[in-house]
Amino acid sequence: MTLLGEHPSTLVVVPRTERSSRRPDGSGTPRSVDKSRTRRALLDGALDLLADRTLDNLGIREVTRAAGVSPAAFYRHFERIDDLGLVLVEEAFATLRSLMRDARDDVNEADDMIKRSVAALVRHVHDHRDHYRFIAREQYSPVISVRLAIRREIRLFATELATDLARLPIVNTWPTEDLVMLADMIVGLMVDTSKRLLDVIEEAPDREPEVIRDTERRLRYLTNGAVAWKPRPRS
Amino acid sequence: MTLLGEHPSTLVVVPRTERSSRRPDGSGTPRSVDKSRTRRALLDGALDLLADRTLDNLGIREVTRAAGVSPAAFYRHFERIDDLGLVLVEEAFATLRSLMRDARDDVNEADDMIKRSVAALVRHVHDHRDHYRFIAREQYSPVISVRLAIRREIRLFATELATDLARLPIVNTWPTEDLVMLADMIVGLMVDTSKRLLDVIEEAPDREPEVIRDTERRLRYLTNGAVAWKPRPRS
DNA sequence: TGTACATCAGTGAACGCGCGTTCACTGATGTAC
DNA sequence: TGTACATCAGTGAACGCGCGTTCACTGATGTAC
Repeated sequence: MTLLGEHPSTLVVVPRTERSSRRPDGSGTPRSVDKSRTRRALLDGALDLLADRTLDNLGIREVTRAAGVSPAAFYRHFERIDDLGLVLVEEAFATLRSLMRDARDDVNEADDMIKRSVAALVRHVHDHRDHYRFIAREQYSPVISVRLAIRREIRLFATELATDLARLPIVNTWPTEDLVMLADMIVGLMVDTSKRLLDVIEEAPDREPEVIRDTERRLRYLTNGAVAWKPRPRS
Repeated sequence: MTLLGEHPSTLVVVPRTERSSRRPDGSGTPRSVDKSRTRRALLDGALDLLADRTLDNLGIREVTRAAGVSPAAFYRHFERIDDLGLVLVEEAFATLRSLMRDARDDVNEADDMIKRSVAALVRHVHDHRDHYRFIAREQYSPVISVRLAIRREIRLFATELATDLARLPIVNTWPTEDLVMLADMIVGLMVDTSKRLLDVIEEAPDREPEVIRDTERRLRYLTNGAVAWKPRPRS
């Protein structure tokens, strides 16, 4: 993982001459397919490298090497490394959105909802570690465009959650401002949890259940808190 | 700030010949003083560079340049850049601890406590922006020693807060586990707030009061939540 | 269907540059007598 | 107090290296007729 030159060969792009082998109907692989395949290899190689590196510190030559392609090829796909980073942000949040859809299409009763939501998050973090780590690490990236993109996506995410919350008892009488506050806190907890999960997965897998239980309790604390909360009067 | 070679001249170490000017009593500057002065210049220069750079990506030559010293001089003080990073973590948390002391030596009544705590945090973030940004950015640093040090300090911080909370009404009957949970959530809110403050200070200073009000409300939500919470029975 | 030309993804060599690290050195401070 | 030697923080030159970027190129795919 961290040592030199041991990237999975699946990432390596087939040399051009092989790639252009004839298809059954006698025609070659369409140029656009070749191109997007290389693009994928660059993105995958970069995400892989970002497991123990910062976007700030990611080299074009490294990425092309991981993708099995010449350094100059990079410029056929991206102008700068930042642009590649932005695409990774998009892809990572597409993943996250699918988490939300999964969690939403299920539930009714409160406690069950908590357990199921946390379980869904845990599953997603496991399945998309690279994406979650990338987001966690770059949330305060010195690469401005990437930092802003992540922040915007998280804010959007909280807004969506707020509209979901608006359907639940008790909080459905709250003004928007209070709903957004609660949603923000829940999203904050989720972000925090995904970071703790990443740590635990890599360093002490046996403590994962502990993190899960703790997250459920915190989420319950937050939702219970709604009972004691006096929302601002609607303005 | 971000362009080349415009670091404040205060950071530049006086050349050796000047530095060793005789003291009133005729003796020279003690060697240890010279040494620790250079060390400071290296640390300050590094922290300054880290405003728009990652520790992962911080060059020894850059740091010595910012400190006004030759590249080789670095090795008289640190073995690797990571070691310098660890010292910065220590110093940043010394700052944070002083925040906590300030906030603690004040208070009694609940709502007042909330406002005063938040105000203390806001003041500290203003006064020590570099430290807070460094901590925020390196919390998920690929530099393992630094990441672990930050995490350890935050955990310690939460533990201290938990013992403080144990003196307040309602929660003083809770078992440790629940106290720690609440403390963790409060610390999480504080960390999150300091990040938001940094963003706001640099990008939209006029929105700072908004962040402050919002933080106070969240903190109130968390403390109010204690009323509705049924702690686990003591085991 | 076949031919001639245009397009363009990927190549590989070349460049100048700043990096980390090493080394023998210098000269002020520290110390032993 | 004075002298001779040891220490050691900082120097500056040197090294080999990998970087980002450019360029003319190649050869398969795409297109016009």
